[in-house]
Amino acid sequence: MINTLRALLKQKGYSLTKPRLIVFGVLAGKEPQTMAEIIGLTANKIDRATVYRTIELFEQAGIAHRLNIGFKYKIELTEVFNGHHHHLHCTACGRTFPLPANPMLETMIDTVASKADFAPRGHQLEIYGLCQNCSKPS
Amino acid sequence: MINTLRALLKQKGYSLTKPRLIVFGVLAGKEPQTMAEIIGLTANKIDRATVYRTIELFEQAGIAHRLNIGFKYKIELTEVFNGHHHHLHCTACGRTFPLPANPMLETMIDTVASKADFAPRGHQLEIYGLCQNCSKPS
DNA sequence: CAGTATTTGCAAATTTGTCGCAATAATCTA
DNA sequence: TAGATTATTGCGACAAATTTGCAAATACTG
Ligand SMILES: [Mn+2]
Ligand SMILES: [Mn+2]
Ligand SMILES: [Zn+2]
Ligand SMILES: [Zn+2]
Repeated sequence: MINTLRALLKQKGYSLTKPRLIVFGVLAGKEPQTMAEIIGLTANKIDRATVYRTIELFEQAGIAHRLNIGFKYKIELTEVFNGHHHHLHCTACGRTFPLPANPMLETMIDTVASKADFAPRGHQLEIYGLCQNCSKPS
Repeated sequence: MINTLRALLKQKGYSLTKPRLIVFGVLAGKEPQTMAEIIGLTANKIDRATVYRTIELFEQAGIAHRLNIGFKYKIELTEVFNGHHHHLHCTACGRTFPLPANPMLETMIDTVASKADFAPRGHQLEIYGLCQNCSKPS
């Protein structure tokens, strides 16, 4: 994991610094996080400006990417680390759950795009609704 | 169209005001717009704060919703007005093309979500790649 | 049309994101 | 491993985006 991080950084000529490791640590193995969350979780260690710069750099290096979710966007590590997946966003509690990619669905998405004379290279699917917990009868 | 707008507003107890009609007019039958664009197009008629309040209210009333295009978000009328569709984003020329919803794909998306114990209420699919024009051999 | 509740504009505040620059930390080579 | 060379950070000041309180204006009801 850290080796992949180091490799992706090196590929772009970026160095592996302490702040970058800290931000990576905040993202690894967690739900996608808002900027405010990342800034909050690192507040005593890294300056806000550095967090913004780090996330932008992570995006350019293919280490992290942003999910646009309704009002806020959230950051997560790319599929290099997490595998390709989609997201379920609970409109009640605000949590974001990963939805492992289904090969048949993936194929269909590419097919639909191709039939519209479009050459698909990637996609993002965000599903909104109620998570198991929030749809329980009260 | 205006009748639908009026109905959706009334359903929530909101009134049909001049500023709301103006914002609706800016969105109707156009490409999704950024906040900056909407604010710009209405600058001489409506205050910025009112635009923000109107868009939020439109979202709550199911009149408009935020669309996730790369870094900035854009606003478009909901499927009540536009029909349900997805988007093809050309990474070469930057254009956004509507992709009419395919019933089989829609079903599969709901199914996949349900199987993950999630109650789907809507979704957003953004496909990135090359449009017909940009994938032509040069 | 008057009465009542909602909505607007305005100005100020807050929140979010950006920038320049001197100090610091990482990398590279010997 | 030290020293030279770059890249990166923190800080503080900015700039942009969004929110808020409140008095005045507007829409809705009957
Ligand atoms: Mn994810
Ligand atoms: Mn659209
Ligand atoms: Zn939930
Ligand atoms: Zn194109």
